[in-house]
Amino acid sequence: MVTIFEQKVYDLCRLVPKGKVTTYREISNALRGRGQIYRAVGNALNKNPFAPQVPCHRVINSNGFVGGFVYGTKSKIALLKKEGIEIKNKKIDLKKFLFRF
DNA sequence: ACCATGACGCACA
DNA sequence: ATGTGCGCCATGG
Repeated sequence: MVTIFEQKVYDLCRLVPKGKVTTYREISNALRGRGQIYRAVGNALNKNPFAPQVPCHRVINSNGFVGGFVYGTKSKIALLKKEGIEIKNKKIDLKKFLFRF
């Protein structure tokens, strides 16, 4: 089941350009303008009915850690690296690759 | 309608 | 700076 909320989340994920990443915090912030729904955001992505279709791998934690991934954190990191994102010790430089809406 | 869970974030010690 | 605990929203059973 795809709720409006999830749809919004997926849409935002799609907006993230290649080579950039976003955080749950940013998404939640861009979504409602507040920031307290990152839990729900993570949930929506976790369900991810569009798996590889939606570039949900570009969504990371606000602290810069990749976080989790259905196909495994490794795959997520690999994908991000493919996009030209530098990853250090499972972490990403938000300062450089963080995309803001 | 209620309880429990989750790919998180932040405050506090 | 590091570690622990609590809280938030939405969804599923």
